[in-house]
This record gives sequence, structure tokens and C-alpha cells, in this order.
Amino acid sequence: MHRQTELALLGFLKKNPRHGYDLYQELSEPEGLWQVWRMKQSQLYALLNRLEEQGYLAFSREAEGSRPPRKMYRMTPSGREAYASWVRAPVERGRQFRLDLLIKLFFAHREGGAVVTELLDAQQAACLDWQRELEEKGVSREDAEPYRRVVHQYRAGQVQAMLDWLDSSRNELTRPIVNG
Amino acid sequence: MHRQTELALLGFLKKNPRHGYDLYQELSEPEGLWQVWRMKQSQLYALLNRLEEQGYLAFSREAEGSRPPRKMYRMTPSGREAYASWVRAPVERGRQFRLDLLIKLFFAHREGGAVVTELLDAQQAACLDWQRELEEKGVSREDAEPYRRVVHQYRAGQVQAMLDWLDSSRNELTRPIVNG
DNA sequence: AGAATCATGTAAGGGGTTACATGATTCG
DNA sequence: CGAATCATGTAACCCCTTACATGATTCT
Repeated sequence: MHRQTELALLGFLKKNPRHGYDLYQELSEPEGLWQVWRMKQSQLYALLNRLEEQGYLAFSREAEGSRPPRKMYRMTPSGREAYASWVRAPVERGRQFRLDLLIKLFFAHREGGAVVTELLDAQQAACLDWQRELEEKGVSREDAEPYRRVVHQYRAGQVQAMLDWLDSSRNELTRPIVNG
Repeated sequence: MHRQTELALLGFLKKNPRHGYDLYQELSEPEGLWQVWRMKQSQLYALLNRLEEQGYLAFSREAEGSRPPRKMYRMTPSGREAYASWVRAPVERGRQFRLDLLIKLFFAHREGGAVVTELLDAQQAACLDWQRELEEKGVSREDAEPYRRVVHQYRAGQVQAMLDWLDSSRNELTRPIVNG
């Protein structure tokens, strides 16, 4: 249970089976996920292999003329389950914001409905917990060590920026769908 | 020229030669660098090996009774140079703040004098450049794609949080030294 | 004719993590 | 006597990146 960013790829396969090359085309669109998650083609193929080994994907080979036969990937039931809980689960560490949370948000948003809200709410709760922990550790200005104060202020600033951004994202991503 | 966090270790060797075990003791002090940079002992030994291969460190073995002989590391002139420019150089990407910049700050601060100020100034300039770039890319609210807006706002929020924190750190780390 | 597209991969290497190895000495 | 300290490392594994391989087809 270590690496799980790759579960995101399942989000591309919810509706139709697709093959790797096709997935890479969509992944590379500069208006989409590419803004936050970039990889080489070979890396995508490696991730698909892993997802298949883990039982989240299954494929059938479809020969077409002379080219290497396409591997048409489809989600397994266990894949659907893993994806559904992945996309709703908040990230725990601050460093996972930049990549994992933005990826989750991409798929949560395109799925529409309550998913975005669930994710943003859960993430906000997680951030508030984190903020409380930081305050309890309480390296306030009484602390004699300047470096400790600076480190603490860095973290506090990060959490606060995340909370602010979560608020603004709720406005951006949930209202327009209702009013459209 | 890829990995350079390890140059930080040179900062421990400015005054006296030290051996690996000793360095690990200081690195592990919970009030110091340990707050932001943690590693296993074996990792430290690996980094020291690398620094030696790169010519930044030299060592002499000092046998003492039965134990494995200490490798007393000292900086080479090239090491001194590399360290001096490392500690003053700002980080370019946002993700290097959490680790690299906080480490730089740790050493810049303990060295006292103008080094902290130089680092903070250079980093502020780099952040302002980055902020300007983001504004030029200008994904403002006219942009029709909600996801692009959200990604942009995330980045803008990050830069702003960093700029605010750099300001507060200047107060924390430069004034107290003058008034002491 | 040469480049880009289609569609899959393998190989090599860099970097980190975890676990394990060694063997005397000092502490409780 | 057993645990922690002192002081060095090696080995295995995981993940990602870069580069290269293949071979037909379609675009310019």
C-alpha cells in the first residue's frame, strides 16, 4: 500500500475500454491533466502493467493489420472499487497536494455530481486536523529557537494557503455546474 | 548537475573535520535539521561517499582500538566553493521549498552575518519572477476551463504564501542577531 | 524521400528506503 | 547478562527517467 497515484489512470477508463497509446494521447492534452502530471510513454505502459498485475485492469489484445496488437484495457470490479475510494480520499501530507490532490480534483470534477464536494470536504477536514496538530505543537513566538519558529511558520502558512485554496476551489468547481 | 541537496552536509564540516557517525548524531538532534531532513544512517554514509567521489570531501582513516576506523572527513577547496555558492543560491521550483530551502536556511542562519540576508533576498527575487510568469500566463477568471483556473489559483497561492513567509523569516532571522 | 503517426515495449541507470551485517565496549 | 553505543557499511528492492528498438503507414 505505498504508491497509489497510478490509480488515477483508472479514471480514464470508466466509460469505455481504451488502449495505452490512446490513453497517452488524452493524458498529453495540454489543457488537461498534463498541467500537473507528466510522464513518458514508457512510464504509462509501466503503470498500466502494474495496475493489471494488481488486478485493477484486464486487457484483451486486438490485432489490427501489421502494428503491434492493441491491448484494450477495461476496469475490473476491484478496479472500480479502488478508483471510487481513491478519488474521494483526501491526501494526508502536504507534499501530496501539488500532485495527488490536483489529480484527484481533475477526475472528481469531470465526474460531476457530489464527488467534487465530497473530496473537497474531506480534504478540508484533513487540513483542519493538521492545522490543529500544528497549533498544539505550538511553536509560538515564545520559542527561543528562531529556526524552529521559521519552520513552524512555514508549515502553518502552507496549511492556511491550502485551506484558502480549497474554499475558492469549491466556488469554482461546484457552482458553475448547478447554474449551467 | 542533478542532485544537490547533499551539499548541505558540507555545512557541518566548515570548522572541524568530523567522521560520519558524529555527523549523524548532530543531524539527528530533534531541535535542528531533523525537523526538515531525516535519513537513515546508511543513507548518510552513501551521501558522504558521493561527496568524496565528487571531490568535495577528503578523508583520512583514524584507527582507534578495535572499532572500524573512523573516516575523518574534511572539506576540499572545491568543497568550500561548492558549499558557499550552494547556500546562497535560491531554489527554482516550488517543490524545493519544503526541503532544500529550509535546509539552506538552517545553515545560512547558523553561519550568521550577511548570508541569511543574501539567501532571503535572492529567494524573494526568484519568487517574484515566478509570480510574474504566472501572471503573464494569465489564467484569470475569463478562462472558460474551471480546472485550469483552479490549478492556476493553487500555484498563485503557493507563491504568495512563500513571499509572505520569506518576509516574516527575514524578521525572525536577521533582527535578533543585530539586537543580541 | 523523409517525417510523423501508430503501438508496443526493453535496458540502463540514478536515487531513495529498509533491512541486515559486524564486532568490540560500556551501561544498567 | 543483556542492551545500547560506537562505527562502518552491503544487499535488495522500488520508483522514475532517459534512451533506444521495431516496423508499417500516412502526411508533406
